[in-house]
Amino acid sequence: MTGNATLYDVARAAGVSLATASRSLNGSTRKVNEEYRQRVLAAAEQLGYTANVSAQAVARGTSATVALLVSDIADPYFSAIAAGVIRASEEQGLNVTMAVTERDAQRELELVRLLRGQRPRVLVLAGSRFTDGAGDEPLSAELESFTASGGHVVLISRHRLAFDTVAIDNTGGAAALAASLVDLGYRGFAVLAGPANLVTAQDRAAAFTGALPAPPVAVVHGAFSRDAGYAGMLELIDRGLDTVDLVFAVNDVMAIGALAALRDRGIDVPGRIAVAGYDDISTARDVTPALTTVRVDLESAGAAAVALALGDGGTVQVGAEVVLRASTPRR
Amino acid sequence: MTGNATLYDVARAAGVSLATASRSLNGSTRKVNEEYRQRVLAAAEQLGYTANVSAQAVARGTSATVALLVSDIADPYFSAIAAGVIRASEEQGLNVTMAVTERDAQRELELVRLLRGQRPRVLVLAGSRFTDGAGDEPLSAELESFTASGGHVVLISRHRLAFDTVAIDNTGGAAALAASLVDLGYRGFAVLAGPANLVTAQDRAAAFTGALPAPPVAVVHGAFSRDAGYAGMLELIDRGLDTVDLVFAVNDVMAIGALAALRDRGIDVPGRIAVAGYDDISTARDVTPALTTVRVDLESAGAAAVALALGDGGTVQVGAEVVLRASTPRR
DNA sequence: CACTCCTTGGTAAGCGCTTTCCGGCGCGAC
DNA sequence: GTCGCGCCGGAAAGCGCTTACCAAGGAGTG
Repeated sequence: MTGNATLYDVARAAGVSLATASRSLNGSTRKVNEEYRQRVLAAAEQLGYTANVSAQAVARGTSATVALLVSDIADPYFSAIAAGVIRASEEQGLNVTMAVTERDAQRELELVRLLRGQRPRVLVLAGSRFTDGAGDEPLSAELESFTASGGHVVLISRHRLAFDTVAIDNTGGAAALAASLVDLGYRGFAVLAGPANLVTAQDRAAAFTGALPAPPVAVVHGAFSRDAGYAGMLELIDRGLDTVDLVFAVNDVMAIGALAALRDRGIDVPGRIAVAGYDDISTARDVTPALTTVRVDLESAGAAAVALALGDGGTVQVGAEVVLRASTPRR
Repeated sequence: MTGNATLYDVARAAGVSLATASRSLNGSTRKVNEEYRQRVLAAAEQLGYTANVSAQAVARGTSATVALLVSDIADPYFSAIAAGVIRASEEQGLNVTMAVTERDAQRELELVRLLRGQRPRVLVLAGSRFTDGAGDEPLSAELESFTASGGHVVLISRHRLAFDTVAIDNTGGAAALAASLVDLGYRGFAVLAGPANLVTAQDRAAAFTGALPAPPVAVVHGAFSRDAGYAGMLELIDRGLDTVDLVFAVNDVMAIGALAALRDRGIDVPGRIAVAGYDDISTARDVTPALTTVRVDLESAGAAAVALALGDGGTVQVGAEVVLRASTPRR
């Protein structure tokens, strides 16, 4: 047997019309004679028939897919979100197609265009917007024409744009973390602030420093990655910041990089310097010392995104909760 | 503007026929008058036209997508593979659609059926087969009829089935690791062997124990997860295995769980007991002590899978290389 | 028993594209 | 000057489905 069986083949094999075959195999509203139905089902089974979803999409004018755009799927932050999106989508019988932007606004725009071509029911964009609004204009336009044609757009953690969004509490969590740390007795703060142009990173950094009794001793920027955290920490060390007793990295992977740098330089953590991160990725509790961080339920955020799209839209807040661990003992 | 612009709209706006519009917007072999082409391009731009890929797929009889099936996207093992698959696919102008099996053979079969409906060019299955061959029969049948209809199937680390595969060196790496550890002076081995019915897990465990001078003191089974590694380690501890000086977990996430259990029980690692894992996921070097493991380039494996599918097929070996770190010092 | 209404199968008209096939035109060759 | 050929637009036939719409039959009503 070469080539896929078509509905026509099934109909013929079952001795019924195309319409009846179609009605039997999908949940049409129309009733069909039970005997015919059985014949169709049997024929389909026997021929190994699978409906061609592209054809269905064309005929129905809409496809049962949700398109997901993330910055980097190997990053635990995004893979947690993706897990949520995929789980929720599958529960709704939707397929997920996915692409990665590598944090490039231009690329993101192209991918949105491309994905739009699939006429997905839902388009989920995860990953932070840029503070300078770079590329916002054309992106918004693209998204708008997508919604205009009946699609749902949901943004995760990108409150600047005017679409349904799953907002992650970056400011509240960061402020609460700062308060907790002050409470624990920390006084000299440094911040590994991530990319200067990433909204999420800057929101966290700003809220954190804003909740401090005095400005931080140092703030260093860099990529949102483990290696950048490592490099940033080295830079901090080399500046010789004697008054620093706590380093806040705006996400956990950077914090983990920072821990590595401190370890490599033989600096005692948390004895000499304490470290805190953000996100509570699963490895946060497994590094040594276990990382104090702010827990964000990313998988729920992903699931909420598809729920939002399929429901009434709007904005959903995903909470953030300070998790104190060994990396920040009481001073 | 409501509804998406169709090619027909573009053609009309440009004052040309549907055929000409189509030929201008995709890389057809046919040449079209430069002036017409420009008019079409301008009209498309102006109308915000994006080709409906479903319609294209129907018309062309093939779609530009690769379907990827993984066990669990939040697991770094699979997210690394996914990253490779996505990167390579995008380089070839292919879209990726993705689903997760949750290591359930039944579910996997259903998903393959579903994904087959998309008539993807390539179907990549990552995640280990079951040792008892559970569900192999219908799965093979499904995959065969997929290839019969012109699709490419690539398996990652599932050598038992008769399709193109990216083989991950589980046996060689595990044996080499065992040899290295014996060389370092270890003598009493325990194995956190993962699920008894997962081929990958069992291959690693078997090759490891096979390369040991004497059988391991203990072998405990459990899930392939961090928490199962933790639980397994506790069980090992509770059995009171005085002669054990090294625990080998068949993957890194389990090893990391084991480290946590040892830490929680106050057992010195690597002083009293050393630990080794497999995969070299990115956090392996960031835990304390840094984890000895076997490096597998999962992202390359993912990329290789799509290369294989698009090329001549066959089998590609992805090497495995022992990486000794602080968790297994010389005894 | 005649008439209407509801079921339910089938026919056929799309959905938005690609691609074959035709026909008209311009060119070079004889 | 005629013919043949190559080139390129456009008409139209699909691709595999869904879903109006129609028709035929059975049930219900007076």
